[in-house]
Amino acid sequence: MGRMADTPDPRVTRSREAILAAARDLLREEGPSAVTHQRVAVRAEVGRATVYRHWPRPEQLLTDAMAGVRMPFFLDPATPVRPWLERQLRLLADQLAMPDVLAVTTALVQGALWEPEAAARRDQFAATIGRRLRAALTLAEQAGELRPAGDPHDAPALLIGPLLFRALLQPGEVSDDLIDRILDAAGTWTD
Amino acid sequence: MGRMADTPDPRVTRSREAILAAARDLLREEGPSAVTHQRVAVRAEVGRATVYRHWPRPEQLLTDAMAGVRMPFFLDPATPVRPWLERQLRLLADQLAMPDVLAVTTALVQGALWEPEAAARRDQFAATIGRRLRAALTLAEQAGELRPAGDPHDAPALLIGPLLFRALLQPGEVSDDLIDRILDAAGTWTD
DNA sequence: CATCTTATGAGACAAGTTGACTCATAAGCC
DNA sequence: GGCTTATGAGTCAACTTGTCTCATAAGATG
Repeated sequence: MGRMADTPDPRVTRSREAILAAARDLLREEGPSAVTHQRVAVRAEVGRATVYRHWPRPEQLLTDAMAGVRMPFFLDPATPVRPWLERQLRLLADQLAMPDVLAVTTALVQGALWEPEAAARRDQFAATIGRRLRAALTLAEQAGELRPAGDPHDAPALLIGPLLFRALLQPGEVSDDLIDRILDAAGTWTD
Repeated sequence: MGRMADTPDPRVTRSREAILAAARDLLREEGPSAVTHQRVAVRAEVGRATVYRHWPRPEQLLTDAMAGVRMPFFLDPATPVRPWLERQLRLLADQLAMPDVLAVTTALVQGALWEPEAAARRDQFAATIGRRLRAALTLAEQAGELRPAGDPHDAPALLIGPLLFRALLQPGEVSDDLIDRILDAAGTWTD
């Protein structure tokens, strides 16, 4: 019989990675509509049939390509929380200015409007970010740093929303002052 | 000779309006990629050649269809400014939840990443909104209602950003409390 | 009403894309 | 060295795109 199931064929992994890399490049450079079997195959220097073999449906390919762009936001909160949050928001602003993150974000938001699976991934993404953010704010509260204002459910919109606006509608430098004002919206910092 | 130049052929206007309406419907229901000559022609019950005649380039058709969705935000500020702004933000939140406004917004944001003309329209839209918003805040300041905080250039991001987040990433009810907290980020309201 | 102008719809057409298939080859495993 | 199988090249039908032609009829002009 053939190979063991747990040692993947190196030809397969080679093809898959080349295809995913090509799909990511095309998404970043020309948007979701450029991620077709044809163009990915040419870009990855791989037979068109090979792309069809691994990803029969184009959406799957796009989804997997998007999943390859990591977005590690608001992980591992540390005290004092406010400077940590400042760094995180700065990181988020910088990341949101990068072409690949921007491409994934808009593709996700766009797709979510018409494809239920994309909407599910968007919701999960928002939920994850929201969870982490609330964890950080809870930590700040427990450390006596912050007296939170209003519904914690609104925290992601208040803290991330302005940076989203700057990334999507008004590209440009995000000043330290803006980040300060964003943080002030989280509640009263007793410091 | 033929007709006067200033009285447009009713056949032309009829075709154009049917085509634009069909393009808007398709954009709202299935996204920008559905706005093709073929599909628009079928939907508008018009010959395919007619669509090509009026809009040789597909982007132009999409652009004109998007322009048909009005987005009259932050017009005609009134004192007292804070309640007026509350109403405006509520209106904006409601509008951003509507499928056609959402479709136009994401299409604009998406397109701006790869098409310079779309980027130009996005910048102009952001500039218009920003101008109106700053005018309202200036009015509030002159009326002694508000002591603005920080750079006025950041006001759109702080006030609109959270609602954009709620529209694009975290759909759901926007509470009055959230709108209050957003407005508090504009500065100190002396009232 | 008669006549001219011209926008329209139907259709033809080449070029390109999509998705599914076959098959010889060679890469990788034993 | 021999076996398995992923790959690339290619074929094929169905469809889409962009361009064109032409008969028709809607609308303007007298």
